Amino acid sequence: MKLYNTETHKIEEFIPWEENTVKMYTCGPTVYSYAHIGNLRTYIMEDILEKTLRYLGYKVTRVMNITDVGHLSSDADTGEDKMVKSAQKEHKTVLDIAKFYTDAFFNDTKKLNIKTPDIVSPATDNIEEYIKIISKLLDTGYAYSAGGNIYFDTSKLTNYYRLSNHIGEDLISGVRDTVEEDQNKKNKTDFVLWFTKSKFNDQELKWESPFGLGYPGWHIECSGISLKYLGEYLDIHCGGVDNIFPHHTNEIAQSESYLGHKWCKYWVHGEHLNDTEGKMSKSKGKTLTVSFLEEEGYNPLSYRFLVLESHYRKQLTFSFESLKGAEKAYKKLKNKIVNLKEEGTVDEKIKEEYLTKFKACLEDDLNTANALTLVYDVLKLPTNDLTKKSIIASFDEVLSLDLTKENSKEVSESYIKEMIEKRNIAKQNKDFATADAIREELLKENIVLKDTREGTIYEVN
RNA sequence: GGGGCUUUAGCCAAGUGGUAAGGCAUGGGACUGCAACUCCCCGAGCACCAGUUCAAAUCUGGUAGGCCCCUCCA
Repeated sequence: MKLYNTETHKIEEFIPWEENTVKMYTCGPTVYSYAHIGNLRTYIMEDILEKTLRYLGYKVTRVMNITDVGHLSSDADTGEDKMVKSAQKEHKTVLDIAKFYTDAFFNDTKKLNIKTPDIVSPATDNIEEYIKIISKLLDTGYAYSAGGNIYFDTSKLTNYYRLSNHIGEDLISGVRDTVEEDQNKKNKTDFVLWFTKSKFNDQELKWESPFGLGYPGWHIECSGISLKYLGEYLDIHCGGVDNIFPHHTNEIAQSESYLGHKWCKYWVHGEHLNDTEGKMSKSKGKTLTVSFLEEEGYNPLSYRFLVLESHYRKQLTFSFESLKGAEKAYKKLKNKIVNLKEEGTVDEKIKEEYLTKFKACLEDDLNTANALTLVYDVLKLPTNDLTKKSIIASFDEVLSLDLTKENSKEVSESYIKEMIEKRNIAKQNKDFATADAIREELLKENIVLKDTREGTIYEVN
């Protein structure tokens, strides 16, 4: 398959380190508040990538971290820890906060049919791994101690910027005025591996280490967890584009300095979901969450549909107009598929042909928009319903839109039949008020009546 | 100040040199007690300018707009 690799800045043929095996690491959430739908866009992309690889026959192991410590609001030794801040605000312990928002996160991903990675590991579970890496980096001179903290020395590397294509001299330190410069650093891009400074006394979680009582920096956790669970050779590392610099840049720096050889082959980044004002952000105040979409009456899968309609490397501007369009399109599409009859035998030749086309779309740097269009093409095929359904069910292993799954209804089949019968009698008697009342009644239970030439049928909305 | 991305009908979009997929919405029609559903029909020449080419939405240069990154973020 072909994938865009941020590191080489071009689309490449995907060839894993080991044949037919993929080791995949995806940066997880910092669990200090709810994920917004922009965050979730990246997880949808990663889900599609993982499922595509499996669909193509690769053996995939996917790992994701949960950031529950060390993520400061700045990369200098200033700034508040996001977790601590949130805990103080809600009068809870850091671990309570982490548990609460981790659960909320997986609740959201479940609603979006995002598969939970094979291994999910919180940053706080892997402290010994970070200590091991930092110790070696100190021994080999890639790290230094200053002002009580351990820093990575970025001047030891010749191609530190290769991921982002930045030019060191052109970087403006503190382009955001909220960022303070850390005087302990030898170079402006150096970053903290381990904190011990007394000014972080309010940090709840601290661990003993050869460098003193303290806690790890943000970047080291992903390297540590990835190396621990996926070994020295990683195939794919994913995340949002905002992680390219500095997070992933720093991961490469510390991991490869530690290992002494190339670490990750492919870097895959998801573009942002913007709102009409620009980038969505947890720190900007308003947060569009999955629960909010539900409160507004939208099916979370309509959002997944919307995301799949566009390409993961293209910025997407969110609006309720486009979500509404996606919801409508999604419902119509699903209804058509669910109403396909289970008759005939599957035409394996046609099925094979379309599965091949489907794979070709995904192999083309995850062209989900074209993959979705194929669903429409299949519905128009001059073949029997069962074949169509069978093909689409296969597509849905990757798309995960519940395309062939009927909505469950709260009321019984016999009750609906009875109501339809009553309504038909009312209609015959020209008692349209009663007929409409029955229709309304059923609509409350999400049962939509449809009068066709063959009689009245219903759908579960 | 530096770097990158992007611009296709009302909206979401595909397209990577050979004459503009698909979906949603709108409008028209069939159906209907009304409606919904369903079915049929209908829309752009690809931000702009200048090049390259037999041929450009697709390549090159420039102009304009939008967005992002340069230590909060997916």
